[in-house]
Amino acid sequence: MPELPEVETIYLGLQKRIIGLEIKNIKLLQPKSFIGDSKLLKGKKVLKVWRRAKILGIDLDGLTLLIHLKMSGQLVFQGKENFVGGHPTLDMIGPMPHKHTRVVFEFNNGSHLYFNDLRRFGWIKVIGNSKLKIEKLLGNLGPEPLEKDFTWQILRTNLLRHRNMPVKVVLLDQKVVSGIGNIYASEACFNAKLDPRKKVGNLTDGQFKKLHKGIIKALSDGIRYGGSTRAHFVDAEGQKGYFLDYAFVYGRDKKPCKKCGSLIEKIQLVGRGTYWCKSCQKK
DNA sequence: TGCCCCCTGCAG
DNA sequence: CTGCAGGGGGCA
Repeated sequence: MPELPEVETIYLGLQKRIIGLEIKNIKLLQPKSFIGDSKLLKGKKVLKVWRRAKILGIDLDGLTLLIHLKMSGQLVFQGKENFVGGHPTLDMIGPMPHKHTRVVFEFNNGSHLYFNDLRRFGWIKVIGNSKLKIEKLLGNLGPEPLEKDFTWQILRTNLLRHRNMPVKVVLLDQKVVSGIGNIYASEACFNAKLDPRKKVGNLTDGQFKKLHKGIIKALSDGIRYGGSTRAHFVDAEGQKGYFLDYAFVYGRDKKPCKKCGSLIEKIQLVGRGTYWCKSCQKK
């Protein structure tokens, strides 16, 4: 599910909640979702939370957890704060653990972090926290699109490794630029007024520049509105995100374009739904 | 580079 | 029932 804005939203929420807490116990309700020795985590304190691309990192003393939520993963924190008058405020997802809860972290102050994942594509990995090892695991990822060093020229160079493919398809390649998924790829093309089917090799420099801006706008808006909830996404507090209310094309099949009024179309590109406005977006 | 696979659930 | 859903790894 989550793309960069959703993972960023969870990261921001977790950071407020779990820094300094000590892991008292960990329960694996679905052993396949957890890679490594979970016993190593007992008694460890949470030092830092971070995000790289669509991956969340949690640094403990001497260890790091890497978490990928894939299509349907959720990481929800539940502490006293989520209860008002004895009732949980997590009505979006109901009481936990539940049917789709795969891993439960219990902290020393009685709070819990739940990893729910309906489709079971997601995972949590324990690794040693040597910088080298982490860099090796994350080393293939392309640039972070919201960092200053992500320039339109870098975007151009990386995209041009796939000159014969449709631009929207290449935006999904995590080695080209990291963190973009199916929602924000369509949105970025709309922002850039670019036909998602256009072959990368045929883009002009002007279009690479617009696409660079369009990517940053789509992802920043995603974060601003707390991410996109299509079906499963919730933040670390169990609340949904509202970006899709502000999206220009994603999920707006047959609805009027917010800029020009013509109907948004849905097509398939390499098997994935792609939304675009035929009159705003040109070759 | 393209296809299949990992899973479950829901809409048509 | 079929096809589709915020992802991506492994294989030819």
